[in-house]
Amino acid sequence: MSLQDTSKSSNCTAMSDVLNRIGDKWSVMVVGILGNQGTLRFNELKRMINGVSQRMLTLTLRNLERDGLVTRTIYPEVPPRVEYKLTELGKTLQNPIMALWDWSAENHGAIVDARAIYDAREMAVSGAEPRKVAYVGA
Amino acid sequence: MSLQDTSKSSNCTAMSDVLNRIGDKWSVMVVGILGNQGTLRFNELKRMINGVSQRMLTLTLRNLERDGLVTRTIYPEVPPRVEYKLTELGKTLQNPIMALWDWSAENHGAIVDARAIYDAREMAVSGAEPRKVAYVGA
DNA sequence: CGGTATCCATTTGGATACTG
DNA sequence: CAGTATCCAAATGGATACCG
Repeated sequence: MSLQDTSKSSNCTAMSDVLNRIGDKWSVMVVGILGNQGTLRFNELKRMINGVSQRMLTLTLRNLERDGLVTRTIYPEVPPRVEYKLTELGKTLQNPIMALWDWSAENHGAIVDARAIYDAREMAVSGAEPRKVAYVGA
Repeated sequence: MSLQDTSKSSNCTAMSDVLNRIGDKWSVMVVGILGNQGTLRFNELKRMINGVSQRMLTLTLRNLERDGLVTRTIYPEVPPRVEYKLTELGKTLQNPIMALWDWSAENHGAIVDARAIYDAREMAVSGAEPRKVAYVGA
């Protein structure tokens, strides 16, 4: 499976497999933030990722660790301290992730606008409510 | 919400919203392939995306259209012909997607290896019982 | 602090059948 | 050809409780 292949469709399998992990919302967040902040503890990450539950953050970090993208270091203290950071492989993922991140920040507005237009058109086509009534406008 | 903000964590909301759509496996496939091939019909896309069901491809394309990333052109013929291609906005997503795609092709092997090592270590820790593994038999 | 275990509602998505 | 509609199994993920 060559990267040089101009028809990227042949790499669907690898892409699909990778996307199952890193195409995940929380994974992207974790990689993006760890790449930016360097090293973070569990609850530091949790606080920085809006809306993530403890369960999901744990699962996400375990999977990233399993995939060799993040290292998990336990300090046998009381209370326990666990630190996460990107591996070398994880750091190479930084660039693609950041490109996506920047694109999101830059084009989120355009997407929201497009949705509004689409929805308005849909609404017009299907009729907001098939009211039997007569007065439109006014 | 400024892109220039060095602390990208402040853009979590936009990132999160965008990822809900384009972080989706099938969406990435469609954008990647359409970007490469230009214009494709429904069944051409379906054939090129390994494992996608008709239902999922339809839903994916509708969402991409709604988000202003893909245009859908219907030719009123018999049998019907419907063509999809990227919008200008969709084309700007090409670069981030391709970066991710290339990264996948390049590092998929490393991830598979990392998983094997991780799983082997887990197996040793938990006491090498051949627990009910998902890949046994068939 | 940094998890694990369990429950359970919601979402996802494949399979199948039908349509213009 | 390019969908839509329906059903239902499986995956997802939040809430909650407890543990080393």
